[in-house]
Amino acid sequence: MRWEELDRQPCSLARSLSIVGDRWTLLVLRECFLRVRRFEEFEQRLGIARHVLADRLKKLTDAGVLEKVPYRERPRREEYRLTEKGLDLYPVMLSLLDWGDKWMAEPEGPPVLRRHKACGHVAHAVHTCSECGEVLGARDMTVEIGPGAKGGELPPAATAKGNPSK
Amino acid sequence: MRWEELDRQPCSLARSLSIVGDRWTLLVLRECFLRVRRFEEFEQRLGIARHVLADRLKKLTDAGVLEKVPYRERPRREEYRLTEKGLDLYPVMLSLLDWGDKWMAEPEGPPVLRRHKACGHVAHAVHTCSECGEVLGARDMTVEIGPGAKGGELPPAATAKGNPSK
DNA sequence: TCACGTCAGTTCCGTTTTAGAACCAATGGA
DNA sequence: TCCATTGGTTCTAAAACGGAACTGACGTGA
Repeated sequence: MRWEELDRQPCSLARSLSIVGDRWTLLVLRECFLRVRRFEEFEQRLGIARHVLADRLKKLTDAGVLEKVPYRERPRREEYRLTEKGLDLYPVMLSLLDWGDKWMAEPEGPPVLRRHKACGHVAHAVHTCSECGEVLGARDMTVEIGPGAKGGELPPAATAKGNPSK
Repeated sequence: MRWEELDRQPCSLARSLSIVGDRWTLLVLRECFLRVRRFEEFEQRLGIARHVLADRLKKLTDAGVLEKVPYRERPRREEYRLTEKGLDLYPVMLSLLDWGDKWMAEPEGPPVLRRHKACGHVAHAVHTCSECGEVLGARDMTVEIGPGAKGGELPPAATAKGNPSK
């Protein structure tokens, strides 16, 4: 499979990865969530090659994840800001952060703690069902064909074994 | 920054990405969650080059995300299964899936629906605070230095503006 | 006015990574 | 013996990446 075909696959994971599934994009977005907005600042903080950065920012802008907002005229300068679509990637960042905290940290603990403003506790994210509120684990959901399936069918492995809970 | 340095950065996101942050790994893991376990099956379903697949499976096994389990002796054959560490990536998959459903789907809707076994509803994941249970949005948490920080400090952008809520 | 600095890129070149295809090795079966 | 199955490895060419230099529009200070 070629990389350019990914955004046309009938799979939301593949389509998401067509935007954030490369080496640098999520690190660029991490900086965005930390309120970094300017080209130079991305470059200095990430140590990314400039043309790769230019390419990622353009792709993210084209995809509607970032938008260019002018912050000075003469000379015209623009900064990159998260759109609503971009802000919506927060759960993805949070999931990766929590997984890294749990499985990739030093013995002493994670390098950065996140504190929930509302309740004041150091916290991580728990995934719950949007309908009943229960915690969602790895085998708590089944898959079925959706309206955008385009005459496709579910991958055999998803159905062959009845997708049993583990 | 070189790619091999990523797993030593004092950032859980960077460390997570050192494992799942490339073009193919999350697609391989998608298949794992769909109970695909054999080399040939991964190859056929993904259309991935065989040596790239071999490389990714080895890296995931070395990282403890997958394990090789023998399923036949003479000739010895092994299949790849998710470990606990691997199963713990489910929230990451779910976040990407939900984001793709919301922002990348066709007008008709997403290609695949997920139904919560326990309550029977088609559902998506909601991120909630592990301590107080409230829903977590993009600007609901502050960051602070953690025990594994190694004398580092928070990135300036995270503190410079007091990390205000938006 | 003229050198210098800032910001946001673009261009060039050499190294890595990837895609696609062919090849290899252990074993079992006809 | 020849073929099929499974799980890879090796080869070549194309694409992506890292690092450094260059460009261009403008401001500043001497």
